[in-house]
Amino acid sequence: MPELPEVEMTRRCLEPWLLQRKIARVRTTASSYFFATPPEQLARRLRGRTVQMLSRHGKYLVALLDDGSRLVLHLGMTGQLFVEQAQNPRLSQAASKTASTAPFRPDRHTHLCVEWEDGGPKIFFRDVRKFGKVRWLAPGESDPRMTRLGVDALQVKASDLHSVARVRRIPIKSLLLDQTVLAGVGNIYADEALFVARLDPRGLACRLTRAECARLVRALHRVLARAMALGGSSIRDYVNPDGVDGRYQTERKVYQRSGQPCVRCRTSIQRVVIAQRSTHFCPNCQKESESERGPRTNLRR
DNA sequence: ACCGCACCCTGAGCGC
DNA sequence: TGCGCTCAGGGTGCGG
Repeated sequence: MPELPEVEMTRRCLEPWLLQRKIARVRTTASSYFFATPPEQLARRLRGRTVQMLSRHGKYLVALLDDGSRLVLHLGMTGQLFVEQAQNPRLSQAASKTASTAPFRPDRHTHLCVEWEDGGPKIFFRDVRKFGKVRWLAPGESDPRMTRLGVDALQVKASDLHSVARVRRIPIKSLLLDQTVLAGVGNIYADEALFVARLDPRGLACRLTRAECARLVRALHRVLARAMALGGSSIRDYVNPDGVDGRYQTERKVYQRSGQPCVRCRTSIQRVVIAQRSTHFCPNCQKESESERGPRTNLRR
């Protein structure tokens, strides 16, 4: 599932293929949940436009067009955005074993195809489960979901996190996944960051001390930076727009490792469900917040 | 304020 | 081999 590192990698890979090129034609599949803007309207609005910038806000990608309108893309869980001439994206586990070098042909899951006037490599948006979204915004129009996004996970400071956390009586894991608090963090990196910060995902956000928030932010930055350096994680369907698998999954310490030994203490990694999401942690080295263990007894020196 | 659940969707993995 | 079932999972919206 694409989270901040995967979306940012996608942005960096894709941008050079988009900039200053005029859209000749947009092909889509039939109207569906995927199209927040109906496909016919989308095709009409995009024809003749030029992309001036591709930016990222949390897990959203935004293409700024020459008439001031914008194309908003969200990869959802299984979305793949890639260029035609790239190596073939992995279409499925089965396909990857056989036809991984064959040129890509749009299939029934390829919901968007952008063709350019200069005849350059096409851009494809493929999404098996259609949890992704594509929306066109008129100049000045805004998307309420994007407006409500919290501070980007790469930019967040310990003080930001602490001021939000202290008033929320929810598990820390839930707080990290809340896009209105922190934009870009998803299930994988939330679990990994909590492991690095040695914090129990079930602990209440309001119990986090300043020091713990600082530790968590450091862990988050470290984990996200490392993931980007390795080209993201290819846990399920992610491949970057050049068709290359990310390699971060080989560095996972807890995510989808339940039952396996903790890399620090060999305790069996546990899986619980928090906020309807599977959560993986080490019950031994991820401790609840200091302030949750009652008043400090440092009067006794 | 917070929780639980339904919904969107398809493929993987299971038991038979 | 193949059928039918269940489940996963990000984001959102709703009712409690």
